[in-house]
Amino acid sequence: MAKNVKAEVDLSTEEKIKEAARKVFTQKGYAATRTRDIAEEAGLNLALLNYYFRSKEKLFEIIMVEKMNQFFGVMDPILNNADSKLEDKVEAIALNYIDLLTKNPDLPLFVLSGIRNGPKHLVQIMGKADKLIKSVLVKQIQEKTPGRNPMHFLFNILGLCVYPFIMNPILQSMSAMNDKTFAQMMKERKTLIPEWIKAMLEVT
Amino acid sequence: MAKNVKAEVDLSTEEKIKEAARKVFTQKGYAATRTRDIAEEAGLNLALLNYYFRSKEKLFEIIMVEKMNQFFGVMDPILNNADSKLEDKVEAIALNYIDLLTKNPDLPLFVLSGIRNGPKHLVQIMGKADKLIKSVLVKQIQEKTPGRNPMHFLFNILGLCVYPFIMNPILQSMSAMNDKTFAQMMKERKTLIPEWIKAMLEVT
DNA sequence: GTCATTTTTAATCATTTGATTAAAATGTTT
DNA sequence: AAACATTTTAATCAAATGATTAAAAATGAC
Repeated sequence: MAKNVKAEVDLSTEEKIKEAARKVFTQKGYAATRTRDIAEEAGLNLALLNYYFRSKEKLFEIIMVEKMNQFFGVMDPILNNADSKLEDKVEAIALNYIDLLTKNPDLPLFVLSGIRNGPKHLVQIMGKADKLIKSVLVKQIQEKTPGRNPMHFLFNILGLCVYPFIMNPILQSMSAMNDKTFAQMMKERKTLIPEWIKAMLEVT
Repeated sequence: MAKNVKAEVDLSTEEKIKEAARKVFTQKGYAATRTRDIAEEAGLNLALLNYYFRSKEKLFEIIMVEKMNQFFGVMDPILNNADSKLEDKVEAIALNYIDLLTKNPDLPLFVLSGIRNGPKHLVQIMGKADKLIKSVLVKQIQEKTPGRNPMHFLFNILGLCVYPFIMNPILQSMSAMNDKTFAQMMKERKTLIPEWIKAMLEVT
């Protein structure tokens, strides 16, 4: 029973590992991460990884599911709000996404490339698709742009919010951008993107 | 001299390796790729990789530079055309990018995540930044949206073109999209994106 | 305090992986 | 064909890496 008690009072060791795994995995990806990196980052013995989690793969899957929910979960509370208008939803999405990514710049690349590298994990996320497709948001998009695949809109809002964060590291390495101006631009985009999207929705 | 003669008449072995490396590296990334994968894909002996290229790292750098030029080079012929209007440039960029990415769906993720994983390679690309910043295109953007960082525009056009390709694999695995409709959407986007960008440029 | 359970450590395995080497095969030059 | 250079192969190395094990230490129960 010591385990349970420990888990309540001090969730350290297990959580330390997860914390370290989050950091290293998101920074370097699955394949480039060595279990020793995680152990060192956590300041713990290597064998503890296999004691608490069965393998590198299992540990990765836990982190990946966490991160996918973080990444795709941004829209969840907004999707089915029947009271808010489309424009308000756009504003909320842009705000939430930019805030999230400002705090977790590595998130998009980790999640989006996690598919091709790391092992499968998909199952848990499958539900998300239906939830999205049948949402109030999608209905509102279809009212606004009938005859157009509403996924266009999804690509647009996510592209405008997320892509800069994916691009940023490269621009920095090319000295075409610095942290300060990037942060400033992202702040501006919180209000610009809703205006842009609004304008795009008026297009034929 | 046999090398030169061979290189002229039949650039097979060396080129076979590069071809295989292109395929495997872009599919799996640097860390997840084993030199044996490349050798097998090329149908060649493992030692030949180290004979023709010094190391996995060197080989990777060659492919990465190639791919970065491919990815960022799309805009090169358009950037400094003083005769074409901004709108025409946007149309050309959208067209070129979507065509390129349709043929090379793995390109964005490889290039954009190549920074964090693979070794450094940057130097060769540094010039690109200046070239872009001092381009006719950027001047035209600044005329159209004075007082706004022209990089916003860059993020927008690239985000709208590239992001769907980054997102696609995940959507497919969530059964939220299939190849056919994706291809159709990308075709639509060739004309939609220029219209959207035009509308966005009119925003305050 | 003693016992049983849980947690941690140090040492070690077995495999994988990038790289090398020496020799064989192939091609070129004279 | 003889001598030389290039290319290819098979075998092997050394280091890295994920995982395991057995013992020690810590913790909680009684």
